[in-house]
Amino acid sequence: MEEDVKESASDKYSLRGRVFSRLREDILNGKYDEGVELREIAIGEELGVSRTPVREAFRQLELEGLIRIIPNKGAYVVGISDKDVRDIYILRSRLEGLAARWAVDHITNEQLEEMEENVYLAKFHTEKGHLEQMFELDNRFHEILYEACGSKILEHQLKDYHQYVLRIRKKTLASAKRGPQSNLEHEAILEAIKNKNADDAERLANEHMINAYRNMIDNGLIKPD
Amino acid sequence: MEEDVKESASDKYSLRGRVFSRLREDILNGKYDEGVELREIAIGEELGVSRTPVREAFRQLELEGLIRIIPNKGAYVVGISDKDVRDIYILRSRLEGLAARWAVDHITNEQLEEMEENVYLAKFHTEKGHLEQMFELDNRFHEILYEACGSKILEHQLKDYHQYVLRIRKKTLASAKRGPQSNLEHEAILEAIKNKNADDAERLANEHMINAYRNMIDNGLIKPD
DNA sequence: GCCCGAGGGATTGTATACAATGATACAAGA
DNA sequence: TCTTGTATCATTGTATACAATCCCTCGGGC
Repeated sequence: MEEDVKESASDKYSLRGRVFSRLREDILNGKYDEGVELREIAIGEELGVSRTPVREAFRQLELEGLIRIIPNKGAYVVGISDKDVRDIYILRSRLEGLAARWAVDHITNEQLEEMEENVYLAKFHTEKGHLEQMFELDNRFHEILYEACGSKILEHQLKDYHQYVLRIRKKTLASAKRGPQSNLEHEAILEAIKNKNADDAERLANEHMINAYRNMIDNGLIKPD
Repeated sequence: MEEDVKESASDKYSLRGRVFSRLREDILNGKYDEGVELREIAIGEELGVSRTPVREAFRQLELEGLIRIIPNKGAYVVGISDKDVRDIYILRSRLEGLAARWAVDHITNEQLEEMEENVYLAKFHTEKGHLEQMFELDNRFHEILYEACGSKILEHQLKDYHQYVLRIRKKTLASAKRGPQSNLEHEAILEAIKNKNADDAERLANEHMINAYRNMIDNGLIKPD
């Protein structure tokens, strides 16, 4: 299930692209703990490449905020604090509704169909308790929404945040019984978009975010402020 | 006036850091038109460095969305469309208010003092018609606000957007008589923060963004939707 | 014992050499 | 004329060599 949630504009098949994707994945999945120093040579050897592509990947990771590079010293993994997660959920609750509102006017038939299929399938996998599939479908539902909003800027932004909280989100789905409720909320958002009801779509998407956030706190996945 | 508006975590004094800052500046200032191809060697020669730091700078610029790298082909300057600007201002109007709200609780005395000095100085330079200084002070005012909000995530986000619309913003200040009005709005935001009035701070910062946006449209700097 | 500075090793920063890829021009054939 | 294949060149992708910097240790001096 480790495919890229957010595809990069960079070449997926260049060495640098592979290093970049791989490192990001590893960091988000918690392979490297916060504060760990990443050495160019070590990473390069592990992936079978020289320092050059590793260095370029580092620069990108730094800009994504996943590592911090101290000049002439080293690259250190930046952790995601509870505060970061809280902040992101608050921002998402403000922006996700906007995306849903805009999607009402910009969603294509293909996207609508994929969303319907997504909701339908999610119900199935939730009943069966297939956690991985639930996680993937949930990811994809939000991605479709982002892609359907008709704004490259907003899409990019929300995908970024989405990616960023991947780690904690995985825990959420695994540990909680939120699956069924989340599915219902997705379905309601989908209905609002289908009915071209922008106000409902925005409100529901908004609430969906807030509920997800509350759920994380209730399950002790992050500490409340 | 060409100092960095947004300082990078990277070394300002490394060759790569210099190439990065310089290129970003040049792109935002319109030295390179949309679609122009940037060649590693040419840029390197122009700045007196080899391809290595140039390449690393390219990777960063791509992630900032300022250039687009097509693998094995080249790096091309990405333009900012009117739609991008519109989208950004809408997002900013949603987020800038949040930053002001949070700043009420998190701003430090130093930041408050710098803001007061900023507002005071801005009045002076506006009366004198010093466009460059007005521009810098306006930039800085918003930066202080972002830094004062107490959220690295939101700060990073807003600085990104801020940076992104630099080009058009420079035109705005130069062409319009919005200076005095903008100063008044800054002052009102500052007052609200000083008085710990979060609701006012949010509303005023919000309106400030919307006014700036309207002003751009009224002056024909971007086309309305 | 404590401070300070020199030295050496490890790591990053930069330049350059080489490989791979893509663009272009031009010629042969239909 | 148009298409297509090929050779060549420009440019990017990667590896490696060298320079600069940092960190840590180990003595010397007090």
